[in-house]
Amino acid sequence: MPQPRVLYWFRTDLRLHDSPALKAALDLKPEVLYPIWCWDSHYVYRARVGNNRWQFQIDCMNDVSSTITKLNDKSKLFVLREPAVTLLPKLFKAWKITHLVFEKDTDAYAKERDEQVTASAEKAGVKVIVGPQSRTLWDSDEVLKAHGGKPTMSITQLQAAGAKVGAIARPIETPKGLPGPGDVSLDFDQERPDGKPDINEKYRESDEGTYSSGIAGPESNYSVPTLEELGMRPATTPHRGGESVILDKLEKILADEEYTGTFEKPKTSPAAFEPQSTFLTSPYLHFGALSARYFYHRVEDIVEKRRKEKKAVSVPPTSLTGQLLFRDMYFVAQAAMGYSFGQTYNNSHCRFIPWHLPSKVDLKTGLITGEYEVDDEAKEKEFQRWREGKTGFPWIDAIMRQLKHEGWIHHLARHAVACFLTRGGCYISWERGAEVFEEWLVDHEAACNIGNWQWLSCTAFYSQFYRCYSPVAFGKKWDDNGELIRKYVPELRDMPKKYIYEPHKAPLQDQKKAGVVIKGDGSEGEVDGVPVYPKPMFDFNTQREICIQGIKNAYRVGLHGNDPKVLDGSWKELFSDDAAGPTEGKVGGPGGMLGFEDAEGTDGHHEESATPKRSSRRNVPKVSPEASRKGHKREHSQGTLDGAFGKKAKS
DNA sequence: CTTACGTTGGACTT
DNA sequence: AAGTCCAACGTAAG
Repeated sequence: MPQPRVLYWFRTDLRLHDSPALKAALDLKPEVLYPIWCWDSHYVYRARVGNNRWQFQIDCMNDVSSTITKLNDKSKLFVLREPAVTLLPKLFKAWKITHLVFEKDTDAYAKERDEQVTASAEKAGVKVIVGPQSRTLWDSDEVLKAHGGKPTMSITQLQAAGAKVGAIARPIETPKGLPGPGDVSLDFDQERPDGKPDINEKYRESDEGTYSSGIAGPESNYSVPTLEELGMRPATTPHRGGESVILDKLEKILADEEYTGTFEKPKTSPAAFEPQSTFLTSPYLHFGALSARYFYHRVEDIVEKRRKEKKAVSVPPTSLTGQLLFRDMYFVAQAAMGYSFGQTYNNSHCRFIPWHLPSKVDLKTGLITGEYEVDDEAKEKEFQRWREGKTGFPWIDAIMRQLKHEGWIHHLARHAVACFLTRGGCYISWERGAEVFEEWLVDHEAACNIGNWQWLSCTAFYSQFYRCYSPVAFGKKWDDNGELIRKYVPELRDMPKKYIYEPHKAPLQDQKKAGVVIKGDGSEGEVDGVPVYPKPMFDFNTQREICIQGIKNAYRVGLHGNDPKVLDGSWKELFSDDAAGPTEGKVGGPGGMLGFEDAEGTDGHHEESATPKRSSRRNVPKVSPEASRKGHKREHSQGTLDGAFGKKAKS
């Protein structure tokens, strides 16, 4: 019997340590092993991938490639510039492959791709071995099954379902050697995929870069691509990818047993930089440069040791391992819902809220198209100002600029800007924000990004919409002097501490002294050589009240993304004119113009305050009898829960 | 039915 | 630093 000729297909497992799929390949005792990475048309055309994340991935690929070469000097990571779906059937033949091995992936698009590839392999007589999913702690499909086929919507649900599945797998050994590849010449031409829809078109400088260098790259040696080759601008992120990078860093983290054992996420500062308050393991987890299970067990071993020594330890959900549990929770939810998890439309677990800038939907497929409806030009402008870090709220702008430039922001900083865009500020669809994060984050993980945006917008996972992040108070709590702002919004670098979070309140004299003018809407860079920083794009307290009333109303109406009324558009009938989407000037509820009048009233710079005074109309929806009854019932149980949402006592 | 709790709010008082 | 209130969500356990 001939020895196996194995194609090992690297995807989101760019590492050699703790890789059960790679072990499965090596267990075949192959005659040759081709470690490959190939283009993915979906990844290139239908997922937003900015230059920083590409660079991080390229780093990871280069690192894996050099590790492979260390284990076998004739081998490396062979990168082929054609999507797997068309490439692999031809490759099986050209390289006389007997086995295709890859790690399981539960991302919606990956499932689709892998089904196609598996079918074509079986047709070609190639045996497919799908290695255990190791991007997560448990196999997401198994947890889903243990949870009755329903998405895990809280961390306790995930823990309970995970416990039923069993213990989290211990890490396995790193291979000490690898078989070499055979002949790597090819006798077929490159096929370019149908590039539509290409939602990245506007982000690339040259559209041709992705495929123009031919199937084996510019030097015909299957090299790892460069950004230049991809037609992209150089990366600006200081964060560097690679398995060896993170394994070194991990040892430094773990060496501090007290830090590791007592880590509590809510106590880490979103404003810290150089160094950050957390260790940025997320991008390595995404690309598979770091195994989630390896990380988990290394941490858990330290926690166990400290327990035995009767030293303080932190526990989920705030501990380090708790952070990994949240990842699993989102993966299971995604595995349950597939594509619909990533959108409001047809999503059974996503509340329907009549956000501004809603996604356009392809009614044939039921999927969002990547485009959106501009229901209000003013809201589109707010969205663009949020995206570019020109909202006039320095805390928000600093975070958004850090995100754009470096591709990573602290988890709580993500909370701040996500709340601001959706339920606590602009009332713009969470799907718009998720797309920006998808493009810019180096650690973008579809399941986690989608889940967290739903969480922050109170459309799923979380519902306490009255707990709202202030763009001023929340930043001050962590960074009283505004160091993060001074770093990422340099035009405010010399603003006195007193005004750093609200520079529009600084008297002209102080602005002059600080070398900045506070005016306009962010369209001007400088005036007479003096940098300009914009005024706030709206009065936050007014806007906050509009959002809370709008969401309260939407909750009362009680639709989800898969409700027939959402699917056919008749949801509009359930929202009266002013409830359909609170626009500027409309304030619902008994609160009236809460907070509009500035209590301080001392600054003299309010003449252009974004929100004009208008008469407030009640935000009364047309409510179905059922929803009305439900709302009524709730009122009876009020008034007895003083302190119900006070902070949990911590030891 | 009631009560407790939920990854990480804000403003104010003591 | 800790406690209280604000206005009040869904879910699960009792």
